[in-house]
Amino acid sequence: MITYPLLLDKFKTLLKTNTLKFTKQRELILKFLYDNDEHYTPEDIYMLLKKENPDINIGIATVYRTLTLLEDSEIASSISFGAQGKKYELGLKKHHDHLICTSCGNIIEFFDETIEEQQEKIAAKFNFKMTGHTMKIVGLCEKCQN
Amino acid sequence: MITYPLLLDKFKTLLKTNTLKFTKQRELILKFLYDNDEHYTPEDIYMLLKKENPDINIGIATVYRTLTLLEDSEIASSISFGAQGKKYELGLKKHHDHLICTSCGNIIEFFDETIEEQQEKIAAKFNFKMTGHTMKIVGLCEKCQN
DNA sequence: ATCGATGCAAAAGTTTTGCATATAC
DNA sequence: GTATATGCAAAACTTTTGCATCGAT
Repeated sequence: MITYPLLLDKFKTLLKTNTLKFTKQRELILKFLYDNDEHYTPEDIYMLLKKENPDINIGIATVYRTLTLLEDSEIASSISFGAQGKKYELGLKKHHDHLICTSCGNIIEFFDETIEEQQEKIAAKFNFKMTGHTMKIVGLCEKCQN
Repeated sequence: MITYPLLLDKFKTLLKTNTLKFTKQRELILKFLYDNDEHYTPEDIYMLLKKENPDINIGIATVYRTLTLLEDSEIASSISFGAQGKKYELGLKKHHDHLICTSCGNIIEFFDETIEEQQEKIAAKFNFKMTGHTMKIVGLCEKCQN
């Protein structure tokens, strides 16, 4: 896993390359995702950052804008939940997919080589230039089956 | 593939079992999904039904309510697009996954036995009681690669 | 000094809800 | 006749946008 200073460098370089500015808010969001290894909605991130940093001003719009930027730059990634919005996580870990418990909402990550290979084959079969893929398995986690 | 009369019977039985009523609006939505083998937003369905049936009154709320009912009953299924909402299709065809073109928005369906088997194995590995799964491969379709 | 970034509030878009009325049973 | 379903409009959410101001370069 990448260290935070390296990630920060990567981010700064990215910003510089695109004539974007390095701001306290952007760094806070990046650090939040780095430190918190779970899945958060923009609202979650906004509320938690506000609470943890009463001294810094931050608006929900900036959270949305930054998450979009991070996702476009492939530093963050998201899972969609229909009308319930998206949840974000740091996207630099090894690619993985998700098991989602419909009862407690817990998300388990997994990685499966066979599935990865098969996805490549399928994209090729349809002459599809794959830029990403997501797989969600939904059901009941061990705990919630009682 | 199931015939429409059989599907209609299935739906009527389902309604009866749950003390729900068979209404013209519910039938129209079911028939729409049966006849149109693509993926539609609730708004799409609402607009098209209104246009095709100027004589029948139908509200967007009923479309939402019915789609939720159909999905809960596993007659319809949906794909999530984050803030852009969900798209629905009849869920009784053979289970399949989706290739989604990020340029033209076109959706290609596919089925892959290897992936299906692998998903079962993964769920088992995590003692997860799988109730469903979705896989999306996003990228550029043949046409949009130019 | 410049130009992009921010916060705020308003707007836009999607989905849900309350309620009086209509309709299936 | 009773209970559920409907349409409408309002409300609730999530996300985006316009704009004056702030701040990084």
